[in-house]
Amino acid sequence: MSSKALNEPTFDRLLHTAIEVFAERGFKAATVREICSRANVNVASVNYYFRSKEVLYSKALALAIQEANRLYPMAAAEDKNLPPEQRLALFIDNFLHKLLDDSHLGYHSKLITREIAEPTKALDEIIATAIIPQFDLLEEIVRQLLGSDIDRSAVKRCLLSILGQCLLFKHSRSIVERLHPELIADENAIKATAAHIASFSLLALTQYRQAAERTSP
Amino acid sequence: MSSKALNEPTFDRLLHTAIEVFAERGFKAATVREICSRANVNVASVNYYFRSKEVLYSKALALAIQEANRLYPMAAAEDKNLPPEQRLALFIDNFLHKLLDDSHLGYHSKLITREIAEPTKALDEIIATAIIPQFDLLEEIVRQLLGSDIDRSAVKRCLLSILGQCLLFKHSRSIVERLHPELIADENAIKATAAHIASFSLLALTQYRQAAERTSP
DNA sequence: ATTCGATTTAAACGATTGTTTAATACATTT
DNA sequence: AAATGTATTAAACAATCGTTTAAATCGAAT
Repeated sequence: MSSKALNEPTFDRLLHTAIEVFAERGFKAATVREICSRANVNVASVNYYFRSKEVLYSKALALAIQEANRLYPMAAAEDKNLPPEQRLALFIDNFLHKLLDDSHLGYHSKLITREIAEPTKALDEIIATAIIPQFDLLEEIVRQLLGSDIDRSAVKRCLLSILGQCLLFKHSRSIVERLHPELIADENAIKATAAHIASFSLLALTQYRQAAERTSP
Repeated sequence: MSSKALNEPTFDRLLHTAIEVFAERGFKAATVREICSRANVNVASVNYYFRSKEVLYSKALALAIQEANRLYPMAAAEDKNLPPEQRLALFIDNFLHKLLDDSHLGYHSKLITREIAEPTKALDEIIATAIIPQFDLLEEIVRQLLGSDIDRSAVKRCLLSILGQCLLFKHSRSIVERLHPELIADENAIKATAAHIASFSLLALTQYRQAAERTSP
């Protein structure tokens, strides 16, 4: 995954390559020289088009968010006509693919989750543009599954329980790949893993609801 | 959290400070000069006691694992006389505290989870010394809850579902702190969060078992 | 006291970092 | 064809990195 084609303008090659390198190495460890070398561009170009390495990082991060939302829209899970059980499964499947897909989007979500794990000044934009919309959608689905008389903090906790199951495969991917590589080996494996998370969560949520309704009917 | 007392030997001050700085900045971004400055030690000491920055890192990582296991033993959850439901709750509570405790152990588990997220050559030691024992203990508990006639891959998936719910609070702590800070605000909040994860997981596991026994009684 | 090994120190090493410079090449307009 | 503004280049910049050196300092044994 080195050296970009030259048919793309310098400015764009720089941005796309920056997403890759920053995602692989992190802000500090990534070097302007490696980015430029991979992009087949002179070192001075970074400071010509962007003012500094830092500006390049924030622009690359913004582009990564934008492309991630464009390439993996949550369309299916947003359909309010579907039963909430199915919407939950669709959301999880889509989210997990977004996290694990190496071929198209690997670098984008890698850069985003890296920024979350090690926030820079650019974190606020990630939260507003990439996190909150997903939170809101999942919250709507979970609220339907839990019923309307559940207090908000319980909904929030269940949200995080679901998201945590997905995010583990991103943040602890190195562990999963060594101890249970078959869970994310290929497309079908990812689908099966997503299906497990959906059914695991659904079992908990429906029981959660029944337990709550038993205490205050 | 700067400048160490001088009553401790140079060698130890270097190691403990290295855990802090490597945890905060990562291997590449951390500088031996900052480590030495905080430890009140000459720059050359790193190469005198350890041969290089890289060796210092691996030694610091090993010490972090050792101290994490010593300060937060899993003793309670290991008691096989307790009912598995209680052991599960104890395990999760202990694990979550280990991840979120800033006062004593913050740097230790931060360094460990950082190594997982961005593996260096030292990852193998982490897996063998810190991960596998926890996996094995949790697996034993989950297996009891699921019954003996569940296939192994299902057990593994449930393991990861539980661990993922806990690890989210470490890897996406920046998000949780901005969107739902009340969930990890203090000791009691962490206990409540751990209790939620335990009950959420237990609901899923018991239903999981019943569903499996229904299909193959 | 003197010797001797272990420790600490200030200074410098070469390599690499982000950034800047000033000259060159290119494309478009006059 | 000359002029003009943009884009690209090689080279150098100062700062910082990990590491090394060689001298200074310390502590205990002789």
